[in-house]
Parts: sequence; C-alpha cells; structure tokens
Amino acid sequence: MRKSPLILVIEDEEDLLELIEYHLLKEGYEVEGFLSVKNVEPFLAEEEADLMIVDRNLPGTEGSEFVASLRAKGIDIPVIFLSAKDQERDIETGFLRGGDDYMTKPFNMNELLLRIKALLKRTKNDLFSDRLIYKDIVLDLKRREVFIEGKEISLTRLEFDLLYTFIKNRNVVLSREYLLEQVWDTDAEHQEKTVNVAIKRLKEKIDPKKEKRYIEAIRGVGYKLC
Amino acid sequence: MRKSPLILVIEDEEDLLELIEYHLLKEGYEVEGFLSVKNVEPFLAEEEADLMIVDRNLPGTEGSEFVASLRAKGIDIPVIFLSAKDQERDIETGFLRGGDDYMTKPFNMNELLLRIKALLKRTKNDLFSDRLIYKDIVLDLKRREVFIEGKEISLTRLEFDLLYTFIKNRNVVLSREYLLEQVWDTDAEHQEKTVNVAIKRLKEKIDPKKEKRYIEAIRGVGYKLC
DNA sequence: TTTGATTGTTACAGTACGGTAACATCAAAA
DNA sequence: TTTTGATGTTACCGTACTGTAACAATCAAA
Repeated sequence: MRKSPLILVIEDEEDLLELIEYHLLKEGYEVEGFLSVKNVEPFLAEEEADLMIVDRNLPGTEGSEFVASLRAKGIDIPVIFLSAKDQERDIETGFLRGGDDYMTKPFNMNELLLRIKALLKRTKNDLFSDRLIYKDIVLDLKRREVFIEGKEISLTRLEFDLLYTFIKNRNVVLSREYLLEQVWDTDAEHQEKTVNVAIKRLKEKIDPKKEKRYIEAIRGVGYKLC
Repeated sequence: MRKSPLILVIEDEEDLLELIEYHLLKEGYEVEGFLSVKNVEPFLAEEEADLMIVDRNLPGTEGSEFVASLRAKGIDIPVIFLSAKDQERDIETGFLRGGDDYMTKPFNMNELLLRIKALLKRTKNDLFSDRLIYKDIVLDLKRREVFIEGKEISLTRLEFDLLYTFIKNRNVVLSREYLLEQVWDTDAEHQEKTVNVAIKRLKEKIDPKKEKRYIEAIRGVGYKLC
C-alpha cells in the first residue's frame, strides 16, 4: 500500500503539467499526469487516487463534466479545479461539491500546494468520522460503500442499513421486531418473516462461501453479529 | 488514569516500527515500541496497555504464540496483528479472538488508525454490556451468552430464560406455576411436569458433572437456586 | 424397611423455527 | 413504454427444540 498520497493531474498544457508534477513530487506526493481525460478512468480502475487536479478547459470534454461522469459511477475523489479567470463566475453555480476546491489560472504554486495539503487533511478526517469497521468489513457511511477484505461489494439500501444496524450493535442479539423498527419504514407493517429473507440475502452477499458466519440466528430470539 | 490510550507496538523492522510510532503519536496516542517480544511482558507488569499491535513474523517467537502465552496468564489486551500476505489464510483458523483484528502487510496507515480507533471504542463499550452474575455463572443479557467458570456454554431460548429467572430470584423458591407463567408462553397451557424436564435439561448443561447443584428441588413446592 | 409421593431420566413425536427458493409486487431506469 | 433490480410474500423442507408419557430413582414418613 502507498505511503504518500497519490495525486492525479489532468492538464493539457504540457509545460504546466510538468511544472505541477515537479512540485508535487518535490513535496513527497506520488503523481500521475494526464494530458487528456482519455486514460484517467482506466487508471482509476487500477489505482486508488487520493486527489485529482483537473483543468476545466480540456480539449474535448469539459473538466467538470468529466468529474461529474466519474461521480455518477461512484468514483468520489476530491478535486481541485483549475479554471481560467473568465470562468470564475461559473464556479459558484453548483458543480463544486463539498469536498472540492478550485483555483484560477494563473496561480501561485505555493497556494496550490497549501490547498492540496488542506484538502487531503480534510478528506482524511472525513474518513475517521464516517467509517464503521467490524473485523474485515468496512462500511463507509457517507458514500454507502462496503468493503470486505478490502474488496468492494455492492449492497442495496435495505441490505446496507441492515448491516449497519448489526455492526452498530455488534455481539448483541437483535429481535426481528427491533430490526423492523430500525431498518424498515416505521409506518409500514411487515411480517417478521421478511427479516429472515432480508438477512438471508445479506448473508449471501457478505459471505457467499459461508466461511465466516458473521450473522448468526439465535433461535426463538433473533439474530446477532459475532 | 491515562488521558490517552497506551498502545504497544511490537515490530522487528525498525523503519516500520518508527513509522507506526510516528503516526500513533501524531494521533495523540501514547506509544511504546518493541523490536522483539523480550521486554514486553516486564513492561506489562508495570503499565496497563489498552491495545497491542503485533507483527506475526518476529524473529524467534511467533507473534500469535506470544499473544497466546499472555492470554494464558490472564493478560487480555485487544490485539491487532500484522501479517504477511501469505499468512492471510491462517487468520481464519482460530487464533483470532472476538476482540482482535488483523491487517496484512503492506498496509495502509489510515486503515490501521481507523481500526485502532474502532477497536478501542469497542472494548470500551464492551464494559457496559449488562451482565447478571451469580457465583461463577455469568449471563450476558443483550448477547444472550452464558459463561460458567469463564467458559461459554450454549443454552436454548427456554433454558436461558429459565436460568435468568432463577438468577433474578436467587435463593427464592419458585413454584412450577410461577415458572410456567414467567418463562413459557402466557397463552399456551402446559403441564407442570414440563417444568421438571426443562430444569433437568438446564441442570445438565450448567453442571454436567453434578458437582455444583445450583438448582435444587424443594419437594412439594418447586425449585430454587442456591 | 416399606411405601407412596415426588422428582429425575429417557425416548419419542409433534411443533415451531429458520433457511431457501420461487413467485409477486413495486419503483426506478432505460 | 419496457426492462431491470429491489423487496415482500408465500410455501416447503430439514432440523433443533420442547412437551408428553412411561419408567426409574429418590425421598420422607410411617
């Protein structure tokens, strides 16, 4: 695993790209540069980047559209946008998300480095507040992502909420009644059998080979995670 | 009482040890590092640690054996094991206890920090799990676990509820009628004989060698725990 | 010691419970 | 619209649990 953060830089002006890469490397970051959007996504399929620096004025795609398309696919990396002075106004109109930042060209390299540092720190702190870990299961609450032994698996809303409830109450036996209250709509009435099936489906996803037995049925009482 | 948790790190690679120490200190933990197993136990005799990070591949002793030997002496500190990739498989085969965790090298420092946080929080919470104790019997009500002389035994719903009722009413003679009311379905009618058999089965499980005689029959009246 | 009542033990059968799959329903996406 | 995926419902099966009855052991009083 990586010791220092990996930063992607997507910038079509080759000189500027090299300048940024140089400074980032000097700061001890790992850097991967791209002259266009083309090869970024395949790269991300292989490597987990910590931050992207994206020029908004790329040939072909708009930088912000590219980022939006990544987000639609669940790739959620904080971004620092580089934009021309005259685009400054657009910035405020929505495409910037909570974790993001931007700078207008021409910019001061020191300021960029400072912002990178700040952004990385911020996202790192976010991880602390939002991740729930049980054995080799990691739940990212904000992103609603689940990793088991480091590999991501996809859960439905119900399954995620169910697993979340179990991890929050690890080792405690939860009755079907309680689970229905916590996980299902409070107003809708459901049979307790419904819980059985939901748990069966969850088990199937988090432990398809039935090796781990994370969730156990406690006959006559309910279920528990142990 | 310590302000921040004390974490022991046992790792023979000096660089890695220093790296871990550095990050733990930065997170505000108190840290004590060891290059080998040798001085750990004397240290534990003096100081109460909250967590240990133990490399499984130490020169001389196997990390897990060392931890097992501590446990045999009643030193019961949660452990995060660091193991090489190819040892990953052993992990499941038993030496990992309920409170423990592990990571495979090379690992992500952030993830280690997350797991430390989670583990510390969990063990802290565990202290508050509500338990009912009678002599050497421990009932954990939320988890529905029963320990006798420290060893867990498994009870069915009926047996657990029965034992619970007895411990709640220790030294009091309980009539079969009362027990039927308390433990069995209130609506279903049962013979009083049913209680006899249920208690016989419970006795069998909590005292198979018939040494303890926890539950005693009071002729003509009922049963009591004494 | 004997006797009858009470309790313990065992075997057996019925039941309830949980797992599973198949189907139905619903909502969202294409 | 059609299609897809998510969720609820139902039915069925195997099994763990539990009630019952029959019998054995024990106890207490005579």
